[in-house]
Amino acid sequence: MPPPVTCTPKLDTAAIACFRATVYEHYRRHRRAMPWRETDDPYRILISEVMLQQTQVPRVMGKYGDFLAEFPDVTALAASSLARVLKVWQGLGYNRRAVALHRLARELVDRGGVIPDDPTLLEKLPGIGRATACAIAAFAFNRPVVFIETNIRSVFIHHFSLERDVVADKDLLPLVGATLDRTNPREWYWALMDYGSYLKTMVPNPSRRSLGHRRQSPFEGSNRQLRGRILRHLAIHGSEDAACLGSAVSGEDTAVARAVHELQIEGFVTRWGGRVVLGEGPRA
DNA sequence: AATTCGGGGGA
DNA sequence: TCCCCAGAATT
Repeated sequence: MPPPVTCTPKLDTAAIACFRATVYEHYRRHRRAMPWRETDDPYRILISEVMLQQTQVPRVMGKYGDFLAEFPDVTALAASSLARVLKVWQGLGYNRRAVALHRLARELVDRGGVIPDDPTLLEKLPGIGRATACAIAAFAFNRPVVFIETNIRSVFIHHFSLERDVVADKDLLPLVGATLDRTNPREWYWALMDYGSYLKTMVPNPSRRSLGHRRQSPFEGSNRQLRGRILRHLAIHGSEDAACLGSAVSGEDTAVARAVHELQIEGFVTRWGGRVVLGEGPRA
């Protein structure tokens, strides 16, 4: 058991080889099978990466096929109504991802429907941040990008025994770059993520030692929960009389009215007469 | 730098 | 109960 490291190590070639062997050996034996690993269609990989934001793999597995059956390509997604996208999205959580994805599809189609392979360009798209942009670049285009998400973070903190509360992502990135298998970034990042996911089942979540780690506020009784209920109700009924929505979702009228107003500003719903309508509502 | 945003399953 | 998940956008 080596002593804890309090500053990020410099890696020699032997340490890099050892690390890669550990990661690839786990991958050889315990790689996870996922439908988005069976395709090189950038659209399908983009959809998977957005769905996987803060969402566990098994949950995405249950929705991925349904979503692609409805929206098989970027043109179909752009042509759909937002209401339909929100309905299919129901249950995945973080519904604003569905709004962003719908906008993204329409922006791309306006530019010819081509998904860029450059992370800098990908990051300009709605709902695509640094991690998702790089993941798409790696998995769809096999580009040797250097990035961090929660599984990758866990692997480096654990393997190099980095000490609590001193590990920032900016200090981890050089390690990610130094160890990256540039001959096959796609496979390497699959392996890295599978190993990180596995580690969390064996030891307390190493990412908890990260400088940026925060615990999230309770969901029960939260505004998030109320928003979720409203959108679920509208996904089922399509629209609802504004005066009836409070009782329909069993929430306080003032809180519901405030939440609906926020949802309207954020582009989830439209007011139409006295009704709240899911999506863009009737076109003028 | 700190918050908000969903929903569910596992320990 | 507590945990956090292939994070992004806003303040």
